[in-house]
Amino acid sequence: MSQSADQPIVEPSSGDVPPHRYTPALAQKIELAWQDRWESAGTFHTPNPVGRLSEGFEKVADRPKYFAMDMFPYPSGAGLHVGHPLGYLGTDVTSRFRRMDGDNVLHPMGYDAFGLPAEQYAVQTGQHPRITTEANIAAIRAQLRRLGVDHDDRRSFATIDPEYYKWTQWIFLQIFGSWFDESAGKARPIDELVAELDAGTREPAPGTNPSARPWAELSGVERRKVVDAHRLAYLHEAPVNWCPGLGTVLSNEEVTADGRSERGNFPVFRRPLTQWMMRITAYADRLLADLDRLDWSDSLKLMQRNWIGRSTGARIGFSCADQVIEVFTTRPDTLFGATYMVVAPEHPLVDALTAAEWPSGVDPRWTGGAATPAEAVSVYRREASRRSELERQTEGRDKTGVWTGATAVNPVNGRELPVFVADYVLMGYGTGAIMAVPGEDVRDFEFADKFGLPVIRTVQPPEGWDGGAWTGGGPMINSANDEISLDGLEKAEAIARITEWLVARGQGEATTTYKLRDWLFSRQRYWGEPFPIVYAVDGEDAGLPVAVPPSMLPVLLPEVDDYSPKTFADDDADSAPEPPLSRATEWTTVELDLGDGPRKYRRETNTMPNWAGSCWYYLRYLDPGDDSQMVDPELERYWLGPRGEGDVGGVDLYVGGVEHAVLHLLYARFWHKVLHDLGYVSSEEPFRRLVNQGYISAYAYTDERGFYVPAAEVVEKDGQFFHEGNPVNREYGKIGKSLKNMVTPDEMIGAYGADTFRVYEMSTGPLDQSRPWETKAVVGSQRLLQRIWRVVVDEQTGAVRTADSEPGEDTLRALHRAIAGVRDGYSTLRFNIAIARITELTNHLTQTYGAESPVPRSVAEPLVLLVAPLAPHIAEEMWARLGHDSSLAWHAFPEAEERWLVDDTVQVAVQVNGKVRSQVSVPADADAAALEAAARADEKVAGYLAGATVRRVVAVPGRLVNFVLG
RNA sequence: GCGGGAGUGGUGUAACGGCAGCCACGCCAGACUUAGGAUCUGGUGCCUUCGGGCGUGGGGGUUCGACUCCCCCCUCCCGCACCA
Repeated sequence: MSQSADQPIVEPSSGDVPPHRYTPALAQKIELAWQDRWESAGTFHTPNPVGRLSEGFEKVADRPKYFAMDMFPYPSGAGLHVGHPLGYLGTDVTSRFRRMDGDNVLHPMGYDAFGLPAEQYAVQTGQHPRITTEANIAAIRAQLRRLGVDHDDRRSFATIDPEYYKWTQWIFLQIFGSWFDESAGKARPIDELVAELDAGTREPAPGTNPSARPWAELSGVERRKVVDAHRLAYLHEAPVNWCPGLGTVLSNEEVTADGRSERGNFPVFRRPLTQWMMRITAYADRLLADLDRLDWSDSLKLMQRNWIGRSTGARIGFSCADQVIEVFTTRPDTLFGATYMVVAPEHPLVDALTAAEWPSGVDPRWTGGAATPAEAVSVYRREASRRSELERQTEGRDKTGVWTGATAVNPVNGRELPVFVADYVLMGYGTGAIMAVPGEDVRDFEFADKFGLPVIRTVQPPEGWDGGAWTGGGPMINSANDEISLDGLEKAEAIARITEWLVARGQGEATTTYKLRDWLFSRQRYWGEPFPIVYAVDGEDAGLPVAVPPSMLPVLLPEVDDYSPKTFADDDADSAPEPPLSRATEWTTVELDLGDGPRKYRRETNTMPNWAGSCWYYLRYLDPGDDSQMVDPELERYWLGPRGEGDVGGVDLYVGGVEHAVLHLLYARFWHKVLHDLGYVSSEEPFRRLVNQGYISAYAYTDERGFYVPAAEVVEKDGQFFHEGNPVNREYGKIGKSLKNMVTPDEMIGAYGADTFRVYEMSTGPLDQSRPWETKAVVGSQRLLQRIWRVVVDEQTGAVRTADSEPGEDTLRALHRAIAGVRDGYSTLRFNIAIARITELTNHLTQTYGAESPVPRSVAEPLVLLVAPLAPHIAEEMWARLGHDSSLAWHAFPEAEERWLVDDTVQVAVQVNGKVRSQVSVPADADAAALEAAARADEKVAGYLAGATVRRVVAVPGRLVNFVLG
């Protein structure tokens, strides 16, 4: 790292360098010229089969389609560093290769522009977030253009464009306007539900009709509420993640494991609030099952599987006074071992369960030192809600809890089970209540141990098990009553038998539960999509949500004076959200005629979360200017439709960071499935193939005091690192300002040109692999391009120096081997392989023809085409100088001829006892016997074989001979 | 703790179960040079008594043959984390 990153390479004076050498200065000139030409010629305009972007389609009608896409960037003010373009270049090389190889390629780019950083900047400066955001977009757009990417710029948009978020709102209305039909396993329009309820062919789903009176007897408002409770987008009062420091609520996915906000790292508290939710849980099974049909990495699929968290087991009801506590367990087989119960602090039955007073002789450990159960429970609940997850962690997993004073009954044996409140049971999973089986559950054992509760083993632990919960297998014990015995059974059989018994008695049922929760969809922010929802101000239906009709979209984000949500002290758990839009009083109150005459309405003042815009942007690329529909179904079928029976369809290559493994990718899949169910898209999944590009990290250096010093100023000497003469420590981490190791593509383009930068980034490893950035290694890519340039162009005159001569056979072999290897590298996203094969061919040509004799045109031209996807500007320039007057972007990619991939004679290794001892040259088609004969004839081999017994000979034609001696 | 991925020269990496290290950076030497962070050519895994020996995190196994397949262990990275 001795070379400074931001210090430009000193240009040698012109007298010393041949005038037409491929220098950084020449690269700049070539690149800017070709970027202008591509733009003015519309080289990368991709024709649609129909509609306003269909011009020129007849020329590509017979081509297969290929849709390559990047996760679009959030336009932050910092711009791009050298890590960002890795994925963009990966899709760019791929799309350029596929286009040359005969596909109709769609490679668009857009901007994910709603969100917190722009809003926070706006809060600080008072400048409208749109202004900063659009400036940032312009800056990144310029950076991308300078990299030479082949995006179809007519298809670019930002999620903040009203013409775009109009359709985000429209999709929200579709989701709001539908329900999940469990029997059909899919979403259907809500009108069909109403019709079925009216006709009496369907009953309201469980839990949607609190009055429990028949549909026919319900009032209009009651019916509205029943219907609203079915919707896929619904208002719900539930404990949410309230972040006072940000002044907004967050989805589960946005809260870190230690209970803080992913953005800003503020404490997050659980508190009940009425918020918009999306019923993603209805799709849990399909989201899970369809992972098997996707070409994604196993690790990514696993992350989604774990997030969905499906587990099968049983729901069991335990009587407790006049209540029933429902629990979920994956181990109903251990029911005989239940010795107490636990409900989560937020469990709705807690108050009803809590007894009036402690019985005499209550164990002091159970009371939390309180005089009454009510006091104990209330103190414990308050503490639990205030305790951040971080505190829970630092306190270890020490079990805490108090007894409610209540006792439930184990249905298998009538045993009395004290019911505790404890925060190791989470309201968000299962039913928020458990039966505790300390004999077979580690957590229950810890709690039982601390609170002096009995342990009953129901699975025989192995010999010598020294206590604690036994969670492994073994025969059941202690598990019999008058009606049923599980003793001696193994787990699976025991689960089946006890579940059957519970079902027969109406005390339980087999069930499946998920970790996945419904998606919290409200944010108390300014810089997001307004909801297309209003609430009547007066009348008996006041406060019920009403859809703004599609004809009134978009609901424009109003101008406000103050963009900030009301934020609170970090730890003010009792604060309540106040969205910025609630202060835009002229906007919030409207008079609308929504079918029953003009009425006064109040607008929804929450906005949608940042993920909304990124849930469907791939659909909008197909024609962002279509004002009449979200997406033309014919375009969707062409670009995303299934390729055949059983295919899920979707984007052919989607490249982005693994940080979106569960958030964006799960939400987008969910929306897509809803749109599929409602008939708007033919594909079942948005992203057929997904690749997570690796990260680029860089070295960073700290001085003796531990402060970071600018990495660019550090010099290496004999393996030690120094900054201004002082020794520094080397670390390895993220590129960025904080580690003072920022390197931008602009600096690299300035020093070497975009093509060199592209080749370097692609040469450091397969796309999905993380790698270190090393500025000093970039020069190697520059040299490669220089050598290729020299194959085609005379450095002294600038004239083409190829000849119409015939290449020799060894050159043809080198060429076709390179073609085959480069194709393989491009099609498997191992661009480093492609570059190595190009380098080999270039080295071969340099050595074969030297500086004097011209390289045959029939070899130089394919070489230029091979390089084109990686280094398109220099390739176009050479192509043009070779006399072609149209862009090579659409020229056919070279194909390897089989006959040049095989040699007439091959070098075959000869092993003796598995060790290579010699080489023999044999005809490529020599059989095993010929191979052996040739090997035996070899002098060195003969020496090894002399006087030894050959026990066995392994001869693999074309590969090797192995003599196994006795 | 559970789950996943990865360990190959000084560095980034490459090798259908078949000659380990392609290609590049760096380094060394040479050419051209007043000069070289330019360019070109050659060399470069380690050890060596120059015969050869040893080498893909460690240890076993399968095989004529293992970076590759199987078992155990170590290290690093990532994800989840009281999920009943």
